[in-house]
Amino acid sequence: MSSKEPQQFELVKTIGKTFKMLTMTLRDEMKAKGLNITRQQGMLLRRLNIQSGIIQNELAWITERDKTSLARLITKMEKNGLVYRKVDEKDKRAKRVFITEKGRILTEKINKILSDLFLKFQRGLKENEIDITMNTLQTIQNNLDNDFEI
Amino acid sequence: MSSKEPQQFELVKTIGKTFKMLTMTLRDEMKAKGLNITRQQGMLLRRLNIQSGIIQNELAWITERDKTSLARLITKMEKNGLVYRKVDEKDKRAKRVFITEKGRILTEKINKILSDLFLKFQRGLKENEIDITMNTLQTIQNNLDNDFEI
DNA sequence: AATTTTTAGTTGTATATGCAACTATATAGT
DNA sequence: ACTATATAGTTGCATATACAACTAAAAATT
Repeated sequence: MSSKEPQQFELVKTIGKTFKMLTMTLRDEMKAKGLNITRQQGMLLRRLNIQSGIIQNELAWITERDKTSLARLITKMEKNGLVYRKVDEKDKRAKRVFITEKGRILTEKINKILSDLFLKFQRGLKENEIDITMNTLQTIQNNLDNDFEI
Repeated sequence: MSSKEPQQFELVKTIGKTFKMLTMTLRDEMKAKGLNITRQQGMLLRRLNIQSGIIQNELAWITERDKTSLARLITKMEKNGLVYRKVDEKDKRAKRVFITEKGRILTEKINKILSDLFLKFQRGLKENEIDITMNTLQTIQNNLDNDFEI
């Protein structure tokens, strides 16, 4: 009964499915190219390539993860020689995370894969359409944010 | 160095962030309303409310999950009295999953939350913008699908 | 009909994630 | 200066997820 859904449900579903397909494709591409790293670790590495030395908690905030989740990712990456931790001089509670040379090399491979992927993925899209889409998604984000501020 | 990203990266990031915000909001809303269920179980329950009696493997395919992942979700929901399994008469390998009365009642509460949420979340969006966004996301999905068919 | 292959589901192992509780250090308030 | 509070990070526990290997049943092949 009632297999008809209100129309606004569709947009949410589509966003979710698109995201899922993006992440699956990326995972498969990285595996196919022999990159022995997960998507999440890869994206984190990309961030550290730009902001090496960032404080762990800040990194969690920026990447919108729980600090425990981030800590465990970092631990795995550290064991893999992609990053290393260093206690902050001024604040001995805090740890800074640095990317290693191995990490930088891997990042470049990831970036290559992403570039190729993103070229394909926007085939047939007009700039105008992308702008409107970005804008729509931004509006949704703002709307969701406002819910919390009430 | 090079903190500048190609523009097409932005769209992907925005899709990802929007999705993340959607799921976080939904999780918080369900918790706030006292629904003792995860987002994933909730969405699965909604599907089962429409297609009660579906074969497990089919359900995994539709919801785009690995069959092991789905099986474990179902097991938890079964323990919680939201669904039950029944071996198919004709094909004794297969199991059909049915929603319980308790499951149906919970589904209605979830649907109420979703309706309220989706009304807020599309504030200020014109129908036209939503259409273009849906279309853009659909194109991206098609582009990603084609990658595999090569 | 007997064998092989495919399919549905489960179990083992691994990753990513978040909440609660904890430790240690830093900051604020008195 | 001492105490209370806040913050950075870790550990324990739980969920969701996927791949590989397995069992059992069905379908296909010979």
